[in-house]
Order: sequence, then structure tokens, then C-alpha cells
Amino acid sequence: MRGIAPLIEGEVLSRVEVRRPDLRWPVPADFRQRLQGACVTGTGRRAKYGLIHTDRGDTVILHLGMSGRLRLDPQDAAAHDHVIFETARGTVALNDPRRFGSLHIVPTEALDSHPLIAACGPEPLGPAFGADHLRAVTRGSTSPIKTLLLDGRRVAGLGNIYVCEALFEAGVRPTRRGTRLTRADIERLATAIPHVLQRAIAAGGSTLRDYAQPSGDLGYFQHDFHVYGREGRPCRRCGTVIGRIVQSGRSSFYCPSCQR
DNA sequence: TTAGAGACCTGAAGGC
DNA sequence: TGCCTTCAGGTCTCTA
Repeated sequence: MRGIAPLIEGEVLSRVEVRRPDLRWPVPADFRQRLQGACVTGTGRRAKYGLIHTDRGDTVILHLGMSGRLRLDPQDAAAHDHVIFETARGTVALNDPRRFGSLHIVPTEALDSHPLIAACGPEPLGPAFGADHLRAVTRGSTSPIKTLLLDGRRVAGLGNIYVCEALFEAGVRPTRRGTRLTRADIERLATAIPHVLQRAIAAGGSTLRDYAQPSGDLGYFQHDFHVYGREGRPCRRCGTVIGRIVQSGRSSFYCPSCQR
């Protein structure tokens, strides 16, 4: 959202084109009509949802799914450019090969009560997140901590990469049950989660396959991974071979020695 | 009520 | 070189 803000904030959406409406959920039939000619009054983010507010009292809720990206001023029409936003300053294309992403438009006043937004837990970089919240999340839950942290209702916007890396940094094995975490484990996790996110943001995110910033620049945080995608390679801290297990259908990478 | 598996869709990578 | 299989950054729905 930081990448596209300079092109659209304060600008009129002179053209909105929906080329493919069959994303994860169908793009609303009145999407183009409600946006074209509207002025973008601001942008924002909640969990993994990007937000675009307009002077017509609407807000676009945008999700990139797993393979989606926003392309700034694309020089040519690429395959999978499903929705185009054009202002006097440039063009933004929502490109998403797998179409796991989505676009919604809702009255801004109803944004907080929209099911997608209302279900979000506290932001891990916000004031409501901390050891007290994590203690409440894990108390009484027999789910593995990995599963708990990936659940956006408990903590907003944590993805598989960053949960794996945060668990490593905190020295907590992904299979540990919520009820089995100690006070010290929770304190370390409460510190590790925002720390990993801040490092990743500073590095421009993680480019593995599809991800790129709107400018087309790649992220570099993947070079700092300690465990994610490093199965069979030595731990950078202790040399033990990094392991991989599947939890809830997602790969979890961990160091059997550093994470207990 | 909760946890986990399956599904959605496409492309890249690796094996044969 | 080409075909087939596996896997992937997310999240909803269904089932046990």
C-alpha cells in the first residue's frame, strides 16, 4: 500500500477496469461504477488487507492471496492483470496468477463491521499486542502454537514465513501446545514476532517466487531466513540440521536443537 | 466447539 | 525435450 499510495492518494480514479471478476470471491458487479470518477482520500492496511478509501464514502478491501501483486505503471498488459486502476499520476494493476486474492467494496462507515475486518485479531505491531495478549490466546488451547499464530482471528496478518522465523527467534518448537508454553516462552515470542516483522519490512519483504514490491523491486528478507525453506541445511546458530514437518497442511521449519 | 484436512488456481521446479 | 508430479507466501468450508 505504501508503494501505490503516491500514485492514487488525492487522485481521481479516471479509469477502473475489471478484466476478470472471478477472483477468490467475485468482484462486486458495481465495483467499477462505484469507483470510476471517485477521488481516493487515503489508503491503509488491516491485517493482510489493503484499504483504499474514496470521497464517495466507499472503501476497497484488497487481498493479494498467495501470488498476487500490485504493478505500478505496467509497460505492457501482462497475463493475470485482472483489475486496473488509473489516475492522472499513473496506473496500478492487480496481478494475481492463482486468483486467491480478492476485492471488496464496502461503505467506509461499515468497514469495521465487515466480516473480513471484524474477525481480525490485534495487529502484531500495534499497542494491543504483547505478552498479555499471547497469554490469553494460548491459555486453554491445546492447538500447536504454530497453528494459533497463523490464525488471523488471534493475531492479525502473520504468514507462514514469519511465524516460522519468529518461533525460531523465540526458541519455541512449532508443535508446542498453547497450554504448554511457559511465561518465559510467551515473553520471548511477544518480542520475537514484532522484531521479525520489522526486520522483514526493512528488507522489503521476502521474494521467493512471485512476490515483488509494486515498483517491481524484490524483497531481501529471504537472505536472513534462519529456518524457512532451509530443510536439511545446518542451523546458522548451532549447526543442527533444520527439520520440516507439515502442520495443518502448511510446512513448518525448525531447528530441533534451538527450538524446544 | 474446535482442530485439521481439503479445496480453490496457476506456474515453477525437479524427476524421469 | 517433454511429460508428470509436487509444492507454494492464504484462508474459507466441511467433517470428525
